[in-house]
Amino acid sequence: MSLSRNEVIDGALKLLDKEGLDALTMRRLADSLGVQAGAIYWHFADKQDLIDALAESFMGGILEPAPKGRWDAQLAEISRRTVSALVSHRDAARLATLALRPGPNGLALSEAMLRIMRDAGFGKRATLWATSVLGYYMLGYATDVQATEAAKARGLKAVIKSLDKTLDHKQYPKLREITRNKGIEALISSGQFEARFEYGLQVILSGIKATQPSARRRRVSARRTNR
Amino acid sequence: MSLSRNEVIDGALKLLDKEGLDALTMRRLADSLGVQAGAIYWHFADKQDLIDALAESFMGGILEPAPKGRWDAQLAEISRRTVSALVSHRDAARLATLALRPGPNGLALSEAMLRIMRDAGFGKRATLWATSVLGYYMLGYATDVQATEAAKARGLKAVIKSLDKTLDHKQYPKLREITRNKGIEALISSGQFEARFEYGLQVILSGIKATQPSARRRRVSARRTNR
DNA sequence: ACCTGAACACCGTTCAAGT
DNA sequence: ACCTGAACACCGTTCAAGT
Repeated sequence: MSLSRNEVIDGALKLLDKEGLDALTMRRLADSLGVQAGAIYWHFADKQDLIDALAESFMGGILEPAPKGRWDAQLAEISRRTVSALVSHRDAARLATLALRPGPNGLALSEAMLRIMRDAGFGKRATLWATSVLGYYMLGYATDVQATEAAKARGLKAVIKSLDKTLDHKQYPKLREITRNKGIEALISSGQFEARFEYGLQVILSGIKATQPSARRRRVSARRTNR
Repeated sequence: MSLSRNEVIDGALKLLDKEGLDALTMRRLADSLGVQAGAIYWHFADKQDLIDALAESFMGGILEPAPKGRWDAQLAEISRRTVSALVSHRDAARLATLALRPGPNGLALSEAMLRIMRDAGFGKRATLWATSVLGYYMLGYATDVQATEAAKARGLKAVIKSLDKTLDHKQYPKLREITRNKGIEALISSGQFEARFEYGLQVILSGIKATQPSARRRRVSARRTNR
């Protein structure tokens, strides 16, 4: 029975979760599927193609069920879903960073966020730029979370030790102050991932509001003015 | 005359600017320095060590001259300098993403941003989380800019063509609307990098203000309460 | 249509041995 | 102290040849 594109993706996801992104090589993936490395090239143009497909798979189902409420509540909901989709697969955020060509799921996600803001009366530039800021935040946050997880897996001690030594030099009082209670770990992870993510989300969403205070008033004329 | 650590870094920066991150291999770097690959391992523990050193070199001098003004003006200035330091070397943002251990310059940068917010009366949590949001934005933005530059260098046509074909399916009206005037290029780059960066900066800074409205009032008691 | 076998042109890293 | 030479254990990719 022959391999399908989806079986390769499934195998890649399993390998990713078990061994991490660095272990996701064409050869090891082929091994885990019981084929030769060259076989994968029948289903994927190259490794980039596979990475794009994996990133695309992370974005599946994020828009269902359709988010409800005001524009900011909808964007918040989509952001939460996206981040939790990313952090549910090992190294997924780093992998998403490597993706180049968006697929239907990724495009639908962009489309949805743009639509939400346009429908709320925001201009084209503000809409594009604001959704970008949100996108940077999601990726940055998820990458941060998973970098911490990876550091933990590899033994956080070594990282802590070398960093602690540097910080002992008393040149960084605020860094020390903030990491004082729980130790350096607070600097790296700071725990409370949910509260932290919500904080940034509120910062950005309320910032978008503050920067475009007339958005709601322009809702009606949005179609006509179109700027 | 023997090689120094700084000469290796200089050579790596030159190679990076000329050929890009993918060409920055230990072997090609050694070649460009007129030595064998193994020689680099006398000066750097491994490639990660070199990458950390390069990222660290990008962060040099960013705090000079010391930024003036209110806390938000100071953070804005530091952010601008950081991003312009990143985009001034080819693929620097992507490389910074690969860095694991911060050096003195990177730590000083964090320290400075923390200090600015603490001195303005923000709590420890808000300070740490808000500077993180700014950090994600700087990196995300710089990465975006340089991804566009890389796409241009490799010939934007192919990317545009395949993307345009996908978008023609009429499932993405808002994506099309926003990219309609200047074509798909607007989606990828959207030009006006400075205005775009300033927009996001204002979103985040005004969001920080809105999320912590009592910050200024708490300035005096900041030392005592310390939360 | 789908995969194997084997090769090609690379990698990062190590380490005895040289100077 | 600093580097060479050469090896080791990998990579991604290609492609004739098989079935």
